[in-house]
Amino acid sequence: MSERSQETDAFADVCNQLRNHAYKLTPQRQTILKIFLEQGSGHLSAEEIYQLVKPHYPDIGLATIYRTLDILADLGILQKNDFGDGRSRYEFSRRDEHHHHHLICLRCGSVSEFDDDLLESLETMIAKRNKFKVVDHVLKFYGYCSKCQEELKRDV
Amino acid sequence: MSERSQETDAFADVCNQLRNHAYKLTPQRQTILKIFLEQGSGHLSAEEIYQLVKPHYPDIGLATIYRTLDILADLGILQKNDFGDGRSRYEFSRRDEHHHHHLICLRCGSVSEFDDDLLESLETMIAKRNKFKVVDHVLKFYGYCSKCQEELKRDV
DNA sequence: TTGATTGCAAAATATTTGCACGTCA
DNA sequence: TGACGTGCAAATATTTTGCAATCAA
Repeated sequence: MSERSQETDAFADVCNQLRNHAYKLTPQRQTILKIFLEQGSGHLSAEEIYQLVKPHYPDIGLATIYRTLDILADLGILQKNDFGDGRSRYEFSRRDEHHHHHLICLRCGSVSEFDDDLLESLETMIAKRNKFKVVDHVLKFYGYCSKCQEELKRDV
Repeated sequence: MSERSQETDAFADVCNQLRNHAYKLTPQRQTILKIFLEQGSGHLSAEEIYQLVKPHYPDIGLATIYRTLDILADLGILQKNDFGDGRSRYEFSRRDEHHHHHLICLRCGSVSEFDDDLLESLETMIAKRNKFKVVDHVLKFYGYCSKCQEELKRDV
């Protein structure tokens, strides 16, 4: 199966999810979705999505972007992240994907991803010890990416 | 040693840290610090701190609160947290304390804490595998606290 | 047809900044 | 004394909301 048809499948899949929840399938929502599918693994802010959508749909309003992102995040189609730069950042979260987390570079601000499996045992333990029912977790590592480590070595 | 003198020690300690970094020890800064020492383990927002400080120092401005919190967080005296409610929340971080993380209740918004030690091996692995130099990490579990679990059982 | 959705503008919220004045060291 | 710190008000930045018009189902 080609990459293209995988994308198409994901698109159809999300459209169905919207319909199942009685949300209407407006061209604005479709355009926003396509942006995420094209971007692959970006961490986009509302403003960035707005700029990317505008060429395809010039009349769209920023409020629609926010409202759509809210819905898609509620449905679990997008993951809403906070990387500490004062705005929320969204990424497409494929259903079959492992839960992944982020490595955030304190120097250049780049965000990369890593998978976790090891966290699950910790999660179980926490739940028992604190009588807390865990439904989600967020793990972020702050530090320096390899590129910045090189540059710091060179400059200082 | 009494609780009172422990507090006093911590206060003197922070004052020294400020002096060492050539920051002036203004009454505003001292008042803000005392609030944190009195609060113990609260997760306070700038606005909340403002309200708590005002009775002790009525003329203080909100901007001073923000500026002071910035400095104290930079020095590692306070920990700046984001619990997803749209404002930053600060807590006093005692130097000898284990790194701790948060359990955030999705129903009532309460935040409790837990210690981690197990995360360190994961951190080492991540660093090796991704050539990323980790200097800090944040781990948050979202779910339902025991009180809300009870109430959900009863109501639904 | 009709309730959901949209664009726009205004509002709300949190935080930052410019500046004249005050004060800690 | 003099650089640092402060209060105030205004500016920013992000996100939310009210509303009349529009559109998907």
